[in-house]
Amino acid sequence: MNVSPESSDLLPREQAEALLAQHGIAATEQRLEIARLLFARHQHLSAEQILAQLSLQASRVSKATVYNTLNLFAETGLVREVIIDPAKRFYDSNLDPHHHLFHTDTGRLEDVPPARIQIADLPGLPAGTEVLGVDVVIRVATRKPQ
Amino acid sequence: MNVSPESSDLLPREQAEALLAQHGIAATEQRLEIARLLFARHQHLSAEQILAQLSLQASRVSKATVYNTLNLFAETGLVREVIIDPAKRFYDSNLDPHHHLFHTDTGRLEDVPPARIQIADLPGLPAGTEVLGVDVVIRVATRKPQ
DNA sequence: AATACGAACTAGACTTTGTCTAAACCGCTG
DNA sequence: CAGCGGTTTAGACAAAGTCTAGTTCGTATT
Ligand SMILES: [Mn+2]
Ligand SMILES: [Mn+2]
Ligand SMILES: [Zn+2]
Ligand SMILES: [Zn+2]
Repeated sequence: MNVSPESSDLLPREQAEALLAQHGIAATEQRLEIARLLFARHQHLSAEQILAQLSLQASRVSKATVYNTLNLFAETGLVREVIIDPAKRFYDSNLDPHHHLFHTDTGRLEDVPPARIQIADLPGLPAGTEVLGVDVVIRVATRKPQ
Repeated sequence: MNVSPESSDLLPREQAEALLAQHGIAATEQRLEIARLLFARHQHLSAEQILAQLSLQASRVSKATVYNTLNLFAETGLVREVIIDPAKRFYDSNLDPHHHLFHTDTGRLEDVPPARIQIADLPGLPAGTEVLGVDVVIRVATRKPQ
């Protein structure tokens, strides 16, 4: 289940409350727990990783609530859903515009500053459609020894 | 299961054989069936769509073989695997470099000519890594009536 | 303080995509 | 014709995510 052994600092509760408020999300104990964990730093976590981390702490949050909450966060733009790994969705706590570097052999996901990549001009979009986002993913692998 | 009611023309068998040969893949009846279907035109199909289409024709190809074959095609670069829809992988028969426009509400996936999007410069990559690909995805939705 | 009510949470069943295993099959070659 | 890789197959399995129906929670009203 691969719980990273990172520092377990959480975002202060007041800051988590502010984040939810800014996005019009009612604060609940479980939503705050998830926000405090996810926004502790810039990172990309899957639902299962969050579930596992919460279990490590004493925070009992059910699987259904973790999924519901992440969907809610994503809908309101509080987190960015990153579709890169075909097996699972990542939730990105970095809200600044940026792109991604994906190491296919390790599963590691890295942020790439947007300045280095220029989208020249988007194609003319069909009328009545709105752009939700432009995602750039650079897939890399460790070079095969030949 | 959503089998599109498109014309059921298949790629001529000889051309499918040539494609496999070019990529060092041994030709079998099942692999040819899949290639003839997928490369009939530029399109993006999921494994399940291919399985369903094959069933419509009299071609009995097992689920395991469809998945095995698509993985084989993807590894050898005969098809391009497109990770966009978190629920399933698409296999792209358009081998020319290009980007994608994804309609999140319909699931429709459209090609975008690469000329319109410029990648200015890639970040300095860690030594010993090779770029497998750079994918640009524009996610759009039908504008909500407000 | 007791009650009512909508929102949120939960356990667990369920669905879907994709992988794996073990047996059967197929085309060759010796 | 026996043997041998490589391929195909059915069906079991795994994992992510969704759904349902019942419970709990927070708050407002009496
Ligand atoms: Mn989700
Ligand atoms: Mn090629
Ligand atoms: Zn990111
Ligand atoms: Zn395409």
